[in-house]
Amino acid sequence: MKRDSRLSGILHVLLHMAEQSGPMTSETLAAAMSTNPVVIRRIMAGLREQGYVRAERGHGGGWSLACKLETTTLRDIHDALGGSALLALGNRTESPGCLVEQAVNAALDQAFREAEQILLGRLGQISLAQLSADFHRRRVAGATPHHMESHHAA
Amino acid sequence: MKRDSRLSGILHVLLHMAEQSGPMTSETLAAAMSTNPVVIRRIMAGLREQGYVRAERGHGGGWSLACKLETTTLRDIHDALGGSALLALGNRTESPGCLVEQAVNAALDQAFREAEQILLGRLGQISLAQLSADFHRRRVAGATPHHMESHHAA
DNA sequence: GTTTCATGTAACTAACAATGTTACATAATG
DNA sequence: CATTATGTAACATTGTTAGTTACATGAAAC
Repeated sequence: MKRDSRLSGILHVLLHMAEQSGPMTSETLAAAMSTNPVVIRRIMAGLREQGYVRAERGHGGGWSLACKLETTTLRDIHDALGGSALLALGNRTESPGCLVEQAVNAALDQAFREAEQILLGRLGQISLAQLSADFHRRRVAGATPHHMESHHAA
Repeated sequence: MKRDSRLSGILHVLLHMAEQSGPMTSETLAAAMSTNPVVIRRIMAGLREQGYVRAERGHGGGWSLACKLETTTLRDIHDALGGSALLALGNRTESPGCLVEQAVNAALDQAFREAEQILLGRLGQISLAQLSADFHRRRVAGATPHHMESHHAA
């Protein structure tokens, strides 16, 4: 089962945007995620609708952050992305007539729901500011200046 | 993201096997999971290798349980199925050079690992016997006799 | 005002993974 | 030895996701 890495990818570009004063184009961001600009726009659309980022057209346009890093959590971003399923496992049938399967579903559902709540809770406790702070710690520790271009393929 | 329902499906057939004295053929089990006999054999292969079920060929052959319901947990079954990924989310790159992405990965990895541990732990606490007991409770509550055939399409 | 540069979005294509199917070998039983 | 079952490889089908093309819209530069 292939894992959905949109959250990981978009957090990556959001933090790059946080390091930047002006707006960044879809093309630039796409390079950082080694993907296509249209894919960026597609994913960012959800964030724009929720007001986490702003898009400006034309010359000098592009994407910029429109939220406070301190109060925006990874869960917010996940939700803005569409809040897709967190678990790779699921029940075969949702409301089966078979009592055996009902028993199986009941047990699995409970376990699944619990794990989902834990994960959502965790994501809700991590702010973009924390990630940014962690990045700055790493940069200081490594003592290398940060240039986006130097870390991603052109 | 489509969810993997093999665990759900195979637990279903295992409990049906528990209700049966003799072996059950792949064809019969496939009917209960509304799938193909070969799919059953494919999935059951892992369980056979781990000794949870036994397969006998030829006349009167088929699948039968070879484990104690009390000591076999849902986690055992999950592992025997290949222990596939539990989460639908993942990181874009495993060991990125970009410090920003390292910070993102570190945070997500921790949250993911925690949720996975919770789920595995839960699955490890539920035995096949518990599911079976729950089924029997449901059967008594509903006061309807149980015939596998009557609950699944032919 | 027209050229350029950007996003917005629909439609299409490609790639991939999971499932289903066919075919045939192997083994056990009557 | 005919029948019935599993074992397994090979192939086909299906469905989802990501990638791409194409073009409309809007904003700034000139």
